[in-house]
Amino acid sequence: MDLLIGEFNNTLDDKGRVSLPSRFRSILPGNRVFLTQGGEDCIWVCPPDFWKDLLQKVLNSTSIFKASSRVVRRRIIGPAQEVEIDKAGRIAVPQSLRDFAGLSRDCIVLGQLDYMEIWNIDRYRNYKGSTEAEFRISFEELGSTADMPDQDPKNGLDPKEGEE
Amino acid sequence: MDLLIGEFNNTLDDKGRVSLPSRFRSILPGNRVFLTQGGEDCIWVCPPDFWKDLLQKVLNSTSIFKASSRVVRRRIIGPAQEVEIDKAGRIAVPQSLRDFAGLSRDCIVLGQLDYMEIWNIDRYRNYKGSTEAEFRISFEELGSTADMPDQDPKNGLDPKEGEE
DNA sequence: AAGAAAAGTGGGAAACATTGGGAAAAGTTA
DNA sequence: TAACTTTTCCCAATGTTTCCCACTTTTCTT
Repeated sequence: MDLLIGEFNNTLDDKGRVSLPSRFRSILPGNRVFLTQGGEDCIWVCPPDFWKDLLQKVLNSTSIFKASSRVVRRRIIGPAQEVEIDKAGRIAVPQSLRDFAGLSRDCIVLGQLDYMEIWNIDRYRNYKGSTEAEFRISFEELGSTADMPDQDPKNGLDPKEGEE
Repeated sequence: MDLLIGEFNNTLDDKGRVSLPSRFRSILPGNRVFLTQGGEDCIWVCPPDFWKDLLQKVLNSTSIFKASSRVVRRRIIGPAQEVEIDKAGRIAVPQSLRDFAGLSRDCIVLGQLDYMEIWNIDRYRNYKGSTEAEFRISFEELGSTADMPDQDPKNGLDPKEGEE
């Protein structure tokens, strides 16, 4: 299952570089990713295909004639940069994006299935802390809008065999 | 019936490894599980199929364009990790999840039918203690919503075997 | 009850990941 | 053009994880 998951505590060095977790690297196609300002205070690190989709979605639903559209485009598309992953598995985060996300040294690299996020560790903790209550409510709601695997005992559990 | 049940008092060693109870291992398909931040302060240990269902459920009802969706994804999907069960039946719990659950040495591994939980033993006791009242109320309420096969003597009762 | 098997735990050594930093290359400024 | 800063490339040191084997305790069998 090739998905970007996991929370990694990496560091931005003096030259503005951050390691992408090696598990992520082994999943990424090629050695280029797109960075942009993400939701909240983080940087989104997008594999090319994901970036294309994101771009497409934004373009399809915005127009240069609308002020609100320009807001979105200037926030997501404008600040984006394509960067290369070096041989040690790091990317150099451009200054403008470092500023946006408040990156200094300790960072969190977070897998989000098909893209990644980079956070200043303090902002990340803050965010997690201040959204925990909201999470609990939303998670409860998930349980009522569809059937959880929870209540079906034979779900997925069979005696052994399934080696891979 | 092959269900994950039981409360086991295992230890996290210096390298961050915990034994999964052998009864659990014999039920799990394959030798990989997914770990993530669970409800409250524990780690959820999910067999692959259970994980897929959970993921599906979250993905189907969230979108990266919505802030509230990102809260849920960052709490459930982001921190998740796929780990392998080693030849001694242990899993290595990644640092980020150890931190989240406050795992140090004494842990509780808890069967939850189709998934497991790992708790810091003190937090577990605390949780059990502080939720006992709530349990009593909620359990009473079951009486009005769920029909028990109350009067059927041969239902599920075999005298033998206790946990540790 | 004794022996055998299974389960849980500990630890050494190799493999791997992350980080730091030197030196070359490229770009900027005066 | 020379001096300087920034970026890129590469190698090395450190720290962490993985793999494997062994010890101890518990459970099961005879």
